[in-house]
Amino acid sequence: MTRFQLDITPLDLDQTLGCGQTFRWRRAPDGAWRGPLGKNVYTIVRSGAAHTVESVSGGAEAKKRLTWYLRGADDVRAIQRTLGKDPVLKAGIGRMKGLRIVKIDEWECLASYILATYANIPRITKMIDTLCLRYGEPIDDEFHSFPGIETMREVPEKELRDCGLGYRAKLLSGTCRLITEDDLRAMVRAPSEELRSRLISLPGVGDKVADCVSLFGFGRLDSFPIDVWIERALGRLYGIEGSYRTLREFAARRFGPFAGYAQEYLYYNERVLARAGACVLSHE
DNA sequence: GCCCAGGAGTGTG
DNA sequence: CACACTCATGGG
Repeated sequence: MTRFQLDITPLDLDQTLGCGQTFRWRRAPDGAWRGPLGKNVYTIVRSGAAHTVESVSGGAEAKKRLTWYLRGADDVRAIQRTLGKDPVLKAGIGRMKGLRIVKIDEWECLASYILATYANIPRITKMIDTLCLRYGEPIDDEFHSFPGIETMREVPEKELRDCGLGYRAKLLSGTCRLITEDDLRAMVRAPSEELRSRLISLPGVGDKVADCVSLFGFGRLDSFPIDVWIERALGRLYGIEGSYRTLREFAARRFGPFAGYAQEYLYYNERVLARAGACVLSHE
């Protein structure tokens, strides 16, 4: 057992871990968050502005790993000042100040977002849980690790279908046969356009999944994934509609190198706050 | 039962 | 380039 303090500000765990970027963290009734990273499980408890973390192992590396995951080096305040020049975002950014983009493992992110096509978040969570339970290694009594690409490659497509993946079984199966850990390592260094075209060449990866994986898996903060919620938000707040390319180019012009953060603010507003009747973004 | 989901792939105009 | 259709299924 390792225990340490997390020094990352601003940070709101509900906004960061519960907004649909990542599917493996669980919120306890008391507000503590538990989740697996690699072959370790972390429990994060907030007390005032501080965060106390317990991990089942890892020593000094554990803190580095979690800080990397939460992108502790991002100057989120500066990003918010920049994006706040946009009057539409400015109004609501104050209620999403602790939302951070996370840095998910490349393979876990790729596989997760292939599964995320045309499914809602509870179902995505369930599919991933099932895969981890059946093919990952147990870490503690609650979590199994995310199964590696070589492990998944050996699983028959039909068996994946029995995990409740539906037509996604074929896509995930195809992707893990077309790519290796070495490929992914090389893609970490690739320019964004090359990364995007490599991702999009994989089965189950189109525009939207490629942008999600670039953003959350490869840390490209200028990526701007457009799903039905973002499409709605862009229409409602900016009066713009059109093809994926049209919307993506609009976002690049409007939000620049931190479009990914803008996307998360729009998404959180549209999905979480709107459902709670607390929409904060509006046009002018 | 109905609706929809952090869409992709394929074919057609 | 745009649109139309299919894919397979469970959560709300």
